[in-house]
Amino acid sequence: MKLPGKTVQRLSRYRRILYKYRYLEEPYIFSHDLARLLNINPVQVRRDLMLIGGSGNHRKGYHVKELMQLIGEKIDSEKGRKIILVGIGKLGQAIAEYLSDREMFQDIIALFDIDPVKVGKTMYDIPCFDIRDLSQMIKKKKVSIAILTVPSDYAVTIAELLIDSGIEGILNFTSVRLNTPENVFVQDFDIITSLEEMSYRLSLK
Amino acid sequence: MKLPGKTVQRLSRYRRILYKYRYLEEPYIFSHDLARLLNINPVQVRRDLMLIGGSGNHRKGYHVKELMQLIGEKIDSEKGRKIILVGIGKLGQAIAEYLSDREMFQDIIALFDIDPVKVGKTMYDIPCFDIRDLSQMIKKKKVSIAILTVPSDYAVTIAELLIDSGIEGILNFTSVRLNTPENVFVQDFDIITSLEEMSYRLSLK
DNA sequence: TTTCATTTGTTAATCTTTTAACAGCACAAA
DNA sequence: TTTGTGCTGTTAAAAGATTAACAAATGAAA
Repeated sequence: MKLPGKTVQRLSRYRRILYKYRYLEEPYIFSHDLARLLNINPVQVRRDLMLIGGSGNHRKGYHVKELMQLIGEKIDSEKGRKIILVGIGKLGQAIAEYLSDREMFQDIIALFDIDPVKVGKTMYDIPCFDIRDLSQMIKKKKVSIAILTVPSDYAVTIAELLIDSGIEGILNFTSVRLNTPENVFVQDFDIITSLEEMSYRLSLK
Repeated sequence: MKLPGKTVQRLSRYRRILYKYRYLEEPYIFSHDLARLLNINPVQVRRDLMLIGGSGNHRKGYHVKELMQLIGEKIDSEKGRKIILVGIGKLGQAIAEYLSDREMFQDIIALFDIDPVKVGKTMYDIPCFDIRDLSQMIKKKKVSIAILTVPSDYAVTIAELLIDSGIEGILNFTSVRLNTPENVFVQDFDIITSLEEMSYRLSLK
């Protein structure tokens, strides 16, 4: 049963909130608490939870741990997907640090760069390899997701390399739009567009 | 006339493509070219352009410069909005560099940090100030958008400071969800959720 | 000229997402 | 016990976004 994309996004966020609450004395949480913490509508929370077959107590709310468990069953893949990060400039480092820091749901297994100073080192507890080993690693370790943080000039070339090597999804932090086959998912992080959209929305007020 | 949010996002992206094409010999472009470059449907392009009253030639397509001009009229605010970047760690630096590099549509006027080594310097052509001057600057210069890249522990405090000082929109790169009043827009860049959503989509295949 | 292939512009249909509405349950307090 | 409050679970309605369908226009080629 396929969940709506927006619902999956929110489930991911619910889980992170629940995670913080997991050792609180009161093991229950109300839909309106989750809603308030995410600035959304409580009905939406209940609807999302209904879609994954969650159920709460009419007087106490939802059981925190039960709910975390259930969300995991619905949105996690059985054997966690492997992730690599390509391009360890400032942005890549920031992301590597952020992702290695937290108790994670997903696993970064390698960093890639061309800089010989970085290659061979371990940064933020993740080993860094030469980009020439990229293709082999993807195939051998069955890596499914790549986070792309190389300079714009390299974006297309590296993306093609990733795709040819069998990557299934790319989180694209470059300013270049990638042309990918249908079976490769791309998610763009586009700061310019975000700024322009926000600017537009502000001018409507 | 209010444009759909998704349309505004795409208009922003059309414009950046048109910008690259602006000096080409052939000053026209087809809807299916724009579509291909963005991995979307040509009908969608034409529909978006229809919404802003754009018109093309049935045989040659849309005039590149005319279209850029038109998009600007529809989505830019008259006097470009002022932007600041708060928190100049690795992520903040990466964004500052990225935004100062390109010929911009939006203007970053200042960086803010607490590190005395950074304060007073000019980084990527943008002056860096002490975070204690944040509130005053927002009020005095009528800053409308802040890009928030401080460490998670400071996110809530700094966000409150921004809001109290009258900021209208926040691009939130921290892992913390901000609770903001209705009239302050927040746009989250949530890498964990993006990874989890992508993982889910891949498992559907 | 006339025909033809191609593209725009627009309306309608479909699909997705959000919000409203409300019945029914659970516990607390009277 | 009974009443009342405040929550859940679900269906229905509304809003938002994408895609399909097709008439009308253009200019190139026959």
